[in-house]
Amino acid sequence: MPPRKTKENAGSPGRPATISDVARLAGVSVGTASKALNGRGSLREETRRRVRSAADELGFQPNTAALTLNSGRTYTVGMITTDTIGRFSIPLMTGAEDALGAGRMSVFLCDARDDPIREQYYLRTLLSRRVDGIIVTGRRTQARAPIGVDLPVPVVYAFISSTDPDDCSVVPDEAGGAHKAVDHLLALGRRRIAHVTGPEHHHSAAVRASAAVQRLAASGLDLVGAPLFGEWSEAWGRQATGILLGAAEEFDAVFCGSDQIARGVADALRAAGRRVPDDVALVGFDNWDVMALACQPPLTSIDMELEGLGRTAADLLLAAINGEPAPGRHVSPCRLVLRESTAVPVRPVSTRVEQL
Amino acid sequence: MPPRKTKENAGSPGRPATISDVARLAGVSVGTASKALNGRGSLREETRRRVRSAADELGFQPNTAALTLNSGRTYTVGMITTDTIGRFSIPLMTGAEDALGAGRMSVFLCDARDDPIREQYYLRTLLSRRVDGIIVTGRRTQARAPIGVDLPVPVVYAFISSTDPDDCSVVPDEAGGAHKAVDHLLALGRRRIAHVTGPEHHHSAAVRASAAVQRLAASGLDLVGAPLFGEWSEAWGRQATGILLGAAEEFDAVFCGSDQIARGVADALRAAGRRVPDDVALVGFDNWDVMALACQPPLTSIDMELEGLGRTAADLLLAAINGEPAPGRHVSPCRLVLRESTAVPVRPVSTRVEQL
DNA sequence: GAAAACTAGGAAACCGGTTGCCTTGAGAAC
DNA sequence: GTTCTCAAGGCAACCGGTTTCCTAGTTTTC
Repeated sequence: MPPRKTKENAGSPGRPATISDVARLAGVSVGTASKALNGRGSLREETRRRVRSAADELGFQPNTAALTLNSGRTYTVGMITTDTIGRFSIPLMTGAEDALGAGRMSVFLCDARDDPIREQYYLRTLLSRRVDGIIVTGRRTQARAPIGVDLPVPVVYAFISSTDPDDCSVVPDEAGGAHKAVDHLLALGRRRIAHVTGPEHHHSAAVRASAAVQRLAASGLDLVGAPLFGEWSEAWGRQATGILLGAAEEFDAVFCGSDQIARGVADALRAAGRRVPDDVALVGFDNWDVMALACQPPLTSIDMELEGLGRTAADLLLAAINGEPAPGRHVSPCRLVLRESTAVPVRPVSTRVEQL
Repeated sequence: MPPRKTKENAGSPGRPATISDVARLAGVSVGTASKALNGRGSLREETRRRVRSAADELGFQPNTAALTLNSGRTYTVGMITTDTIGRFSIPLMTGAEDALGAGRMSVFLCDARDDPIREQYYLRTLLSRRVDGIIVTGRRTQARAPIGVDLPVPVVYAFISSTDPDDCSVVPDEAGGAHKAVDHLLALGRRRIAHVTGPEHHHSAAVRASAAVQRLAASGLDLVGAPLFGEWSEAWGRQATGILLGAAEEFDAVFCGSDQIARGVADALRAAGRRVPDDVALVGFDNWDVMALACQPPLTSIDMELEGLGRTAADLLLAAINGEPAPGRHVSPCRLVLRESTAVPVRPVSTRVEQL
């Protein structure tokens, strides 16, 4: 049985067809073939048709390397994840890829795994491949040193930001997200709000905590106790709940620094006989579906809209590539996602009386 | 303040240095410069040094497009995720990138999002870019139609497999994993094992369930009830536990089709007053750290070793690129990861008596 | 019927490297 | 002193396209 021939490889099965093959088949010169396929030059319509059908027959696809060589553009961007590819990087990448794919650009993926040497290696690789631009991303929102100085291509930092204020960074408004969480709890009538979050030295934990404290202060309120800094785990959420329950002060809401922590809190509250949201309302952060939906009850959470962030980053990169850079930090808002963990407002009237 | 000059752009800040720039600076011809940098030809050592230092000074990095054009190789592979990039794709990508990076190859990432049109679009893009090979992956292990016929470059399917047995696929041994889970429970003395898993039409659910049934049969045992097919969620795990508890038959172990299901089972068992593992031992599948570690108690699980799978796929692809294809399905073993949900063997003696 | 104008398409340079072949000059052999 | 040999490095073709410039042939115009 002879090998099936498809349009993809109708010519020689081994190497892909070149424009010379097309020109020969159509009986024209290479230059003419090029013009015919790109709608340039002045050619008879019949000639164009002949060339086009020859190209179809051979499954001709122009060699991108050749195009790159004389246009100087690769229609390729590099994406360097400074940490490991993870839960946060995925939606970022998806969003970026979305925006770039629409502009027919491809994405080179590089996972630097928190290793500065790998990072520089990848940077060199990308520059050697003459990418049109680079997106730098990571697992943490904390600002980092620029990946390079005076690079020949534009760079956009997404999620993570650069310490150089002249670099272009796109970051989620974590403080704004914390404000929304607190505002929501206040609107529900809760006044005794506790905060459980990740490690104090972690940028996101610090930002979210201080934003929460500040927002409460603006309403003349204090957090119940100090923010409980720990780790980003369910176990810590459970443990912290024990601390809260053991303390003298009562609380009617917990704002958590992550959905995982919130879930630990929910489990521990239930085990202690407290009802969510009736006795204690609960708000998480990240809106990680797997956690927020499986939580009992499903978790109200703050969504950083990472996919949109990735798209924005890609759009800014495309703009910079086209000569319209937009330097500086671009802050993009978070969104409050309502679910049952805050669904039932508790005795709003009596709460208001309590306040008076 | 003049712009800082770094090695990266010591020449003209705009366009990167070419080999002509290097040759001019070193006072030699372009060909000679090339030979000097690549250790070819016969040149005086002093000349080589001069060229090399000129290249250093200009931060010269050869233009990959030019290299591609005359070597025919791009040192690039495409990676098409047929589904969305997700939890399973990440370790696969990491592993693949690891193996490829060692061979100085870069990875083009394409997310086809379960859309056949996007898939074919990406395939064309990759072929037009003359990638040296393609890795196809996805969220499900079920075999899928080949992504293309008689493609000019080698293709390896990872995790997912191709329906064409002549294609090269690397898949986890899910049946073997289920065997390990059952064997482990049997070794602990459990004899009344139930199975809760995902949708019946889902390949992984079907394979794992029938492997479990078969392994029990080999020991002369039956599953407690029929496999409970549902969905891949904690909620289903909880619901299924209700069904098990309501049934007449007792059970002392549950093998779950995923860690999420297992976690739901664990929560529901605890709520019903059954102790894990004392009363009921629990084994999950996937070894998803976030679920398995946060579970109370931490979950024994089957790890498909996806990162290794990705590495293997990449290695097979590299071999195929180098002219040594290894067609067929390559099955790679799963690993049992022990944690507390099966830690305590229950009265092995009495169980044995019971069996007699 | 001859000059002008226009059209269709070919030839060749170019992008940035690599490589085979050829030239040049110096030292060795006679 | 002349020829031979060999080392060092320049020249040019080539990879696969695009684009500019030019030529040949046809049509228009007077």
